[in-house]
Formats: sequence, structure tokens, C-alpha cells
Amino acid sequence: MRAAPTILHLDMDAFYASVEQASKPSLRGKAVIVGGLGPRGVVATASYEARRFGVHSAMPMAQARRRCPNGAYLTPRFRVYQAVSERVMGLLRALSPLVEPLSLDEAFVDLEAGEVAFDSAGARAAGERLRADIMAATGLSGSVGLAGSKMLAKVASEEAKPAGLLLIEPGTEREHLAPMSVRTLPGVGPVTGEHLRRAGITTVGELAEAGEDELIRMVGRSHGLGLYRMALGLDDRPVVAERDAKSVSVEDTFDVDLHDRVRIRGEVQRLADRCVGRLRSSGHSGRTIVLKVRRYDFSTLTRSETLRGPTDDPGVVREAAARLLEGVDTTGGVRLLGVGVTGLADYTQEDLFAQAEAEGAGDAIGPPRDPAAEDAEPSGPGAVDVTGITPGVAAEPEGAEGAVRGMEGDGDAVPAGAAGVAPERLWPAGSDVRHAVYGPGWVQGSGVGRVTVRFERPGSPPGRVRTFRVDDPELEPSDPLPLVGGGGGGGGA
DNA sequence: TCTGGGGTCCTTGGGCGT
DNA sequence: TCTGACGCCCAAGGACCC
Repeated sequence: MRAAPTILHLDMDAFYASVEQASKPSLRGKAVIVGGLGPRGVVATASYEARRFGVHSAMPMAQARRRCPNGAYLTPRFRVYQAVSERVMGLLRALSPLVEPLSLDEAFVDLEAGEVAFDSAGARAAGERLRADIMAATGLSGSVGLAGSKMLAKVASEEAKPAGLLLIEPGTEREHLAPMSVRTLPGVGPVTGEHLRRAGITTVGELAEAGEDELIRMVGRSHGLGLYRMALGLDDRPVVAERDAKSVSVEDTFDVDLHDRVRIRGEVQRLADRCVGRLRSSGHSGRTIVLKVRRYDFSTLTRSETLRGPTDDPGVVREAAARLLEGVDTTGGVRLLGVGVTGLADYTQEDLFAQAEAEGAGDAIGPPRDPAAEDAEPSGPGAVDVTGITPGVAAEPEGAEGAVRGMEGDGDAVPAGAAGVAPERLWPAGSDVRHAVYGPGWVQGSGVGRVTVRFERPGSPPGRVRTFRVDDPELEPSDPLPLVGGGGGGGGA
């Protein structure tokens, strides 16, 4: 805990949904929900307009649709969010060398290390400037929390939402926190929250009064100590710029439970390959292979195997995953499969041998890993793919016009992702397209052989909607456009 | 009503070498 | 040779976060 509130926490407001509203003028001021659109999808982000209907993150998509039937439902476009995020992180790094990203839309900044603020006035000025710079560069709003520790800066930005700034003066931490719900504290989720509630503890003040020993007794030593310190406003964790990844994993939830053992084996192999693709592109190898299985009843089990040395060989990971699967009973069906690798190392065992040999020959430098070859393979059913093109997710007509409905049908829409159907072009809701005549636009919905496109761009007024056949040769997927001006506001990645 | 994907960290319990 | 304490590694599960 430091004497001046010079730790800044930035939290972009409803990030994915805000990016979509900035990209698509017709959605501004409307309820926008971004997430998986498949039958088992959940909400990733809801715009503030959608939140008024009770829609929130992690809510099953089906429930969101019931609460907000007229919202715009879009699949995530991670490449765009990534590009916008990089722009924002660049602004943070201009403030200080000590920037700790927590996710695409959140980060801590140590303002003192950047010598931009040493007291409350300086910190507040830096925070306001940052918010203005982010708005100018991306057209998006972020909320800023300032305090003498990471935990309090995060609490402050949460309180400042949306589009605000809050500074907690050192010395006022305990009184500030006391009336707040224990759920405000990072690390207190539904389970711990309920645990504490049953013990009569609902506020941070009550947590502090309970005392260290009592909390340790209730939730265990590590967690109890941490909770007590947080309740007192104590947190001396530094802002850490570089964090090494500890594991890499991929998983798919299937639209329908898998029963066929052969199919399950095949999916595990596919996941193993994708996982290795990720592992390699991050420049890592790993020693422990983990198989994750979520069964029909949502019970989840993991099986792991530790190898003699680290590997990034797809064959080795595939075989290990297959061995682990053999020990798992899948009768009844599985809804999710995952493959992960932990115990990461920078080099494989083979590299070490190669390095030893090279050193013997007078070359002391180990071979660099090839950072290329991110998994280009399409994701499985229900998976969200970074390209935004999501096989297996049926995009459907959305929005007020419902332009697709009422047209003569081509029979029922083919169930997306069904095995053995002729490859039909898929138009995920929200994805970017370009028409030879009408220019750039985005998919508002598709189905019954038709795709509805709204032609507008970030700087334009709300555009018009037109409907085409899904196989219209003049219509094709395209790269996203920059959010602000022509200059790299975030598109184009 | 039905629960994503990618992570981190902690706890518990067993095996094993010293 | 047997036994207990200790520390470490590994496996599995669970809570939590965005």
C-alpha cells in the first residue's frame, strides 16, 4: 500500500458490445448482446441498454433472448477487439512502462513508475487525460479507478462505471470498503459469498470485524488471510508487466451431446492438434497433458499425465490424450471436451538435445521456435472461432425489420454443422461483408437461404438493409473497418 | 432455464525418496 | 531392516476471473 493513489485500473465499458456499437451506427443506443449464438451459448457482453432488460454476462443466451427479444444478437469478432485493445494498451504504455493487462479490456498501470503522477491531483489529471485519449483514439469509453493498491483501484473503477473516474484517497480505504458487499472483493464468488452469508457476514466491514482466525477457520488459511487483508484495505501486490503463461488449453462444447465413442476419440485428436498449434505459436512446449470431459449432467472431470520431458509434438500430445480418454466413462454422453498442456517450458526436450549438440559444435544459441502456424483449422460445433466465421452456429434473422421472414422459403434451413451436408456459405450475425455494388456492411441475420446485410460503416449514418441469396456471388466476407478515422483505429487486423 | 472458453490459484490426498 | 517425519511431485477437483 502506498501513500499516494498512483495505481490506475482501467476497465473498458461493456467492451465487446461497445465495439460493435461503434462499428455499426444503427446499433447505437440499442440493446446489443455479444456471445455464442448456438443452442448452448452464453452472453459474453451486453450493452448497457441490454442490461436494463436484466441481461448480463455469463447468462445463457436462451434466457437473454427471453428477457430482451428485440436486442441485436452478434457473434464475437475477437480480431477486432484485439486490435482495439492493442491501441488502448499502447496509450497505457505511453503513461508508464509498468502496465499489467488482465484481459482485452482491463489493465493496471503504475503511474509512479511512469513518473506521470506522484499525488492525488496528478493521478486524477492523468486518469482524465487517459479517458479522453481513449475516446479520441477509439471512440469508446473506459472507466478509471485510482488508489494506492491494485485491489482498491479495481474496486474504484467498478464503482466509477460507466464512463467515470473514481479516486480512493489513501487513509480512507477501510471506511470506503466497510458498507460494500463482500462480493465486491476480488476472489469472493458465489460459493464463498454464500459461505460468508450463512455466517452472517455480508459486508466488508463485517468481514474485518470477524477477524483473521475466524476467516481462516471458515475458508482455509490462504483464502482467509487474503480476505482479512483485503477487508482492511491492505494489498501490496506490485504491478507486474510481464507474466509467463502457465498453461495452454482448448475446449469445445457441442450443440448436442456426443455418444459415439469413435466420434469422441476423433474430437479429442482434433482438440489435441489445435492445442499444439496454440502451444507452438506461443513458443512453448509442455510436460503435462490434461484431458477435460464435461458429461451430459454437467459434471466435469479431468485426467492428466505427466511426460518425462516437455513436448510440442502433436503426435505425442494426441497419444497422451487418447490414453487419458480410455480411462473415462462416456456412456450417457459428453457435452464438452478439452485438451490442455501445463508445465510449460520454452524449449522441448528435443531442442535441449539439439542445443547440447550445437554447443558441442561451438554454437551456443538454441533454435528459436517458429511463431507461425496458429491453428487455422475451423473450430468444432458451437465453438467461437477467432475469425468470426463460426461453423455450426446457426446465424438467424435479428433486429426489428426481420427482413428475411416472409420471403418465399427454400424449405427448412439446413441444420448448421450437420455432418454430410453440402458446404453452404455461413454468414454469422455481426460479421463483416462487402458487396460488389453496395460496398461494406455487416450481416444482420441469415436463414432459409437468405442473408440480410446492413450497409453502413463506423463513420456513416445508420444504413439500409438488403437481403440476398446466401450464395450471391457479389457478396463476400471482408475484413473489419477501422473504428475511428482511416488510421488504424482498430480494424484491419 | 440451463449453464462458453481460456485461464489462474488453492486444497487435498497419495506416492516416494531421504 | 523398520518406522516416522518431512518435503516434493503429481493428480484431481473446485472456486474464481474476464
